[in-house]
Amino acid sequence: MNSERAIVEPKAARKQQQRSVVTQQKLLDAATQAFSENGFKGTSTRDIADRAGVHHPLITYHFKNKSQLWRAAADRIFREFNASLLKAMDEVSKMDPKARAETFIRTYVRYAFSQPALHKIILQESSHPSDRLDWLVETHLKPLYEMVVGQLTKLQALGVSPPGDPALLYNMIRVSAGGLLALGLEVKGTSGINFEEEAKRDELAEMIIRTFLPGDLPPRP
Amino acid sequence: MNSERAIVEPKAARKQQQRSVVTQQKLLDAATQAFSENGFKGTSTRDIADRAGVHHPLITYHFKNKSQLWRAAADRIFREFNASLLKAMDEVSKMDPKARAETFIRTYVRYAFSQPALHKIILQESSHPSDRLDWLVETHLKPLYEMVVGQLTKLQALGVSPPGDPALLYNMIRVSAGGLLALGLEVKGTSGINFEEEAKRDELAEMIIRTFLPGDLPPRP
DNA sequence: GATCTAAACTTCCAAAATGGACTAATTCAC
DNA sequence: GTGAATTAGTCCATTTTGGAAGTTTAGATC
Repeated sequence: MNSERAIVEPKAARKQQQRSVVTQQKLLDAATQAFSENGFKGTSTRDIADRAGVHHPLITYHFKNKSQLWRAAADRIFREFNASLLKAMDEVSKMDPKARAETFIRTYVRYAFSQPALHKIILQESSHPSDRLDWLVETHLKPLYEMVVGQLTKLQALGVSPPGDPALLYNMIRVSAGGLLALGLEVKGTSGINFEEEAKRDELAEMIIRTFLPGDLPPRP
Repeated sequence: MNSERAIVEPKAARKQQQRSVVTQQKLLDAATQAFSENGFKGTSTRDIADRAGVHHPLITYHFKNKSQLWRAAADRIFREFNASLLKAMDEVSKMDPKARAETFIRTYVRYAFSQPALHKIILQESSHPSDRLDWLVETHLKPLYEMVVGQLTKLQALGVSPPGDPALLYNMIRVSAGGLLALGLEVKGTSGINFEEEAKRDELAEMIIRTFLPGDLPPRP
């Protein structure tokens, strides 16, 4: 067995074809959409293939099975999200802590709206224990939390944010931003708020800032 | 036809049997649980019947079909929720607006924890348009919103709550309470917060109060 | 309390959907 | 051109679905 592998391996691996990349992207887009709407169990691979406009056995070919497709789709959207946040935070690294926090919140709101599937997937997967949730937490959610909670603690010490467990505060901010946008349909129906309007989203971001960062920075000594 | 009916109708309708009530309750409990975990599409009637420990054709017998069972389950849990809130608000009707709002928030948090399925169902159904979401909004969510938003506007006028669109504020409070508790699994994994501990839930309620009702009431003239 | 009958339940079935395997055809990189 | 990469087309074992048809249970009536 090993000797066979040794002979086969050195053969130059042929480069991935362009059309395969396109197919994979179409499948990832469709999967992200479908999983965010109906959850993992509620989504069939045929539905995903139909949305993507490809034959369903291609899912097996490109992603092995439904679970791996879910992971690939989630990984892509969460990677992009965390990268966007990191980039935005990097651009304001020289500013004071409160201004940085404001940028974080505005960026968070903006991305949460542009990729509603991301928070919908969190909501879907949090509904019961699963390997997917464990993976999501360890791979993407916890790192972001770790990155932010220290800053938040600092803001509390400066009297900008209300006192109390910073982890609670972080989660309240997070759901007020991403959660509300993910619930957009219900919020629209219940209270008439339409997050399709950019002004409403800006209003949300500013209200989050006003509510969770109400204090002013103390004067420099 | 009518004459036949006229003869048949007066025949005394036999009373519903006790065992049927039990079966229906078991099915409603199981359905609430299952739908909250896997959503409407992701839940099979057989899964519900298994959880309830009854044969699955009984779902057809008692509730006609999956949709009606969903509606019956949702209706029950949302009715109880709104009734609990109304009762709590009635008991403090003599108190001042801020104290009433605090009671509302504490009650909201307490119930949201005791019935996690309720908010999970909201999250599940908000993920895409459906008749179920429309019904939920019109029947249960909008009435509650209408009841509360006026009080909230008053609190803003009194300087207790931060200014801005009261509808936004209402939704932020709502997701900070019910949403966070529904996301309990994820919150626990990401930030270590355990809402199974009563102290943590109390802390959440108090932090919501501190954050969204930060001002004091103006002195009586 | 025996009997009758509607209510409640059980057993079964056929159509459809599901995740996935397997082979043949085609397209494209080399 | 050639052969690996990719796609198309079929197939299968399970699960899910709604419902038909028959059986048991318990309330009503006498």
